[in-house]
Amino acid sequence: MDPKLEKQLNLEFFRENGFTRKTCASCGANFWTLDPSQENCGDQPCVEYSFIGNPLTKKPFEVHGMRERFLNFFENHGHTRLKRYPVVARWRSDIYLTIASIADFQPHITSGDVPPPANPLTISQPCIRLNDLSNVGKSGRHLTTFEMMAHHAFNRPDDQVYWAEETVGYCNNFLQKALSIPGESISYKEQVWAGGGNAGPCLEVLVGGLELATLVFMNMKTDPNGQFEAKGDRYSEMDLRIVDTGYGLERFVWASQGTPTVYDAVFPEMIGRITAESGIGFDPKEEYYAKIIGETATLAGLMDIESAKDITTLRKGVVKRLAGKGVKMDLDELTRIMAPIENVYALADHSRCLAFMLGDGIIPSNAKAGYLARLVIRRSIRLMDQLGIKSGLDELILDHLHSLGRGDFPELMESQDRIRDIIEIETGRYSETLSKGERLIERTVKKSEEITNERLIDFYDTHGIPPDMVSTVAQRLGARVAVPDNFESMVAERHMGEKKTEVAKTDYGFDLPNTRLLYYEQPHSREFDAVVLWAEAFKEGGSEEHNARVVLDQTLFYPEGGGQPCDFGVITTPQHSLKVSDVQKVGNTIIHTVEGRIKTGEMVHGQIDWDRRQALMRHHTATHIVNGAAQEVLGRHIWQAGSQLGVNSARFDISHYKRITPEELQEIEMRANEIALEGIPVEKNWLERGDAEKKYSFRLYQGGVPPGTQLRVVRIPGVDTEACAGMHCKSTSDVGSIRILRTERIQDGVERLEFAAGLAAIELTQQQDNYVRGACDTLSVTPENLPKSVERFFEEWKSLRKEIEDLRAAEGGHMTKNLLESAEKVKGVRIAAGIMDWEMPDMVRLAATLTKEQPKLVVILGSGRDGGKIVVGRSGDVPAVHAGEAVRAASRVMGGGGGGRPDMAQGGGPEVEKLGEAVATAKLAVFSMLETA
RNA sequence: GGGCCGGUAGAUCAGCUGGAAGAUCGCUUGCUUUGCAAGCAAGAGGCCGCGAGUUCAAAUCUCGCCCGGUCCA
Repeated sequence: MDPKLEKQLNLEFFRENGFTRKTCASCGANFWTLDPSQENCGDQPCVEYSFIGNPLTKKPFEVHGMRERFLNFFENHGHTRLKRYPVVARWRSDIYLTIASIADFQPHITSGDVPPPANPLTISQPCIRLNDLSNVGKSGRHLTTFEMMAHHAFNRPDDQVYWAEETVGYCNNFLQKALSIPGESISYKEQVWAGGGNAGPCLEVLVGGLELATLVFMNMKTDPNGQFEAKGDRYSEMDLRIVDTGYGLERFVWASQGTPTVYDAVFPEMIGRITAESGIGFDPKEEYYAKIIGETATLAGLMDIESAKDITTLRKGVVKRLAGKGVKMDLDELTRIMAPIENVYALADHSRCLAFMLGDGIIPSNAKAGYLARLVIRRSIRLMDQLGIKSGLDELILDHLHSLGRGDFPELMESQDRIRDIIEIETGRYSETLSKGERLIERTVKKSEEITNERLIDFYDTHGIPPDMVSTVAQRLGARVAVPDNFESMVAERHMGEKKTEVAKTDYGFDLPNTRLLYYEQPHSREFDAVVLWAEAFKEGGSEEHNARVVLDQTLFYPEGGGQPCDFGVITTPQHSLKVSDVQKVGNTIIHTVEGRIKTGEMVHGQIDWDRRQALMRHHTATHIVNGAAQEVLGRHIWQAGSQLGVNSARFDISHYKRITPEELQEIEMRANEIALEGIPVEKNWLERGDAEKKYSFRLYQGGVPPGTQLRVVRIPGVDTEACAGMHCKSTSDVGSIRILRTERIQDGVERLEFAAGLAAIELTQQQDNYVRGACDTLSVTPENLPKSVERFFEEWKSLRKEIEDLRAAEGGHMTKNLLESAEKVKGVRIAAGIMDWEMPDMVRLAATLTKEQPKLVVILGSGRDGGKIVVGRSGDVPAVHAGEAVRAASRVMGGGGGGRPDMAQGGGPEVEKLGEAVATAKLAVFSMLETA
């Protein structure tokens, strides 16, 4: 550890309160303790848990009580309590799930661009981490969902709140005074924390062998030339110093109860329910079982469990430990007890995770956050199958939802019906996948009998079939399958070669003066005067057509952003009129790209392409209207998942767990047009971010989270409210009509609506009219009869096609006679040749029928349809003749080629006029083959 | 966002080194049987997802699109 960082952890607080700094005899880390005789740092794996069966606090706490104790403590010490953020990190583009309390404030608050909602603040933030998914249930301490309790302070150079001394003071008081944990059992271990481009020294708070909290003093940012070194990277100091703490609520509860695992402490009712329904035949709360589970958790605490091999090592260790404590048990018996109970724990955890995920509005999908939800759903269903639980997964989730919603998170309750719906759909989909998988395994086993590792990975990676299922099904069919221990890493390896694309950033390389944004002040003005503050210098010899970037003191030109393309138009200098071809926003500066020469200091006149702007505004306002209409029709789980405006149409992606039916689509379209007709004024206001969030919740952030302390809120009362920087109409009626073109499924759980508004909608309708009229003209029917007529024509076409086939067969019958009569005989073989006007398949059919029925026969048929065609077939008893060879020779005559099997071949060529010659050539070829045989 | 797989009869799938569109179940009709289950026989049912390209010839090869599945971040 960098000595400069170590120094920052050498706190007055420790010295004044009798702490000694020691070095761990086991791992060498430095730590602070009140117990001078302590040798080890107090962390895993240097010491083992001491609290199981021996609670840290006198009084056991439940989740609610512990959370309140914490938040109250910090409220009483000057912190403002914040409501939790959703577990879906909608305000982040780099992560899908909220993985820590600090994630709530990244990136804009931690970067200093936006002031914190309160300072200092305290929060208990539900977090979801799926990185240790396979450990959940087995380790006794891993959870997919946990609450990170925290107190944060954001220190600016001009506004210092508190730093390390106070932080440790608060923490220590909370532990010793609020929870009455004896001081001697608390250790503070010195560490370095780094992540997401920031770093800082930190203290791990260890009690009873368990890491209960981490106190991070985030004061550095990545900098290749920085003077600090942390975890192999260089960092330098930042202006903003952030106290980032994290207290594991569930761990506190666990330690206060001293139960065998964290699960027993956090959701005992759910464990009770699952145990009862699963019929595993014993109660894990009984002393005998509790002891075994506790020993397992204790030992698991000392190691990382990553593969099936680790589990075996763990079990063997537990057998030994139990023996040491007088409990005799072999490996098999231990596995028989632990395997099902681990599944119970995992299921109890996963269903709680889903209560948060689905309650906060994640829609299962094959991509992004939705995929993570599906992953957990499928794991849960598999666990339920293994445990033999009959009730639906939704019931377990709703159980959690009710107990969470009753007390601490009432907002979760709204989603009950949707969760039932989603789980039903997902369960059906999964069983569909599995039964498809089963058939696939059966087919594979039938074919090859051996299931290689390669196949096994393929089954999982391509078809989603878990390896244990492959082996079950395969064994039933008598094939042997070995699932390798490192299966999961083998799957991971397959994905190694995939690379990510990175977006390049443009570097303007100069200090940008701010631009006054006239388009907000006068959203309906089309012309303006301005001064050129900066214009890109011309290169020597640059032509007049050279594109130059220009910054004005003020502008009406709207830059590209938030899915809205930029304005076009003209900037007129005293000398020239220059087309504006691109407008971008960088910081608070608008950069125009003009086609031509412009000078700094010039007075210019700007004029925007109003038709374009108006079309874009209509589509933008229409997007908000359609969003509102979709939420009304489909439900409140609808979130914008992206949008792109255009002049002629716009597209708008929404989260939804089912395909949108044509009826729903028409309802949305109708509702959107009603809203337009109502002529609701579109309000645009700048609000303090915190106020806006309080007033309109995270629903504001439909299109991502904009930076800045002030938010521009675009509100259509009763319809939709969003943080949006774009240009909008004055009233919904200015949008004109809205036509939804179509829906498209971008990915599972995301539907794309494509629509047109204003004149574009009319143009679109007219274009569709043209399509219909064209079709109607061809068929000479009226539009209302079009569907019926098309169907009739199609049916007729099909039956005619059949009729022709039948006729050909009949015609072939008549032709047979002539063909056979005119046949020439060579060495006892009849050679029948003829020219007709048939399609290739019909000729093939005739040739096949004849040669099958008649012995000693060669049939040569020619046709002039679509170029010259030729078919040669022969009976099975004329092996000397190779039909393919004959056809090849004949079709070469017509400038083409051909081939086929020895008994049946076809070919042709473009030169139809040589058809007769070709047939003659085929005949000759057959003759010579018979002669030489 | 990326990788992989698939779309053929009502269902499940074969055919895919280019060369006659198939199997099983289901359906219809007939026979057998006291009835059912079943058995036997005959038959109906296919723009081989859509569009382009290569070719004498495409379900099959190439490209684009649409639809579905699945894994990963």
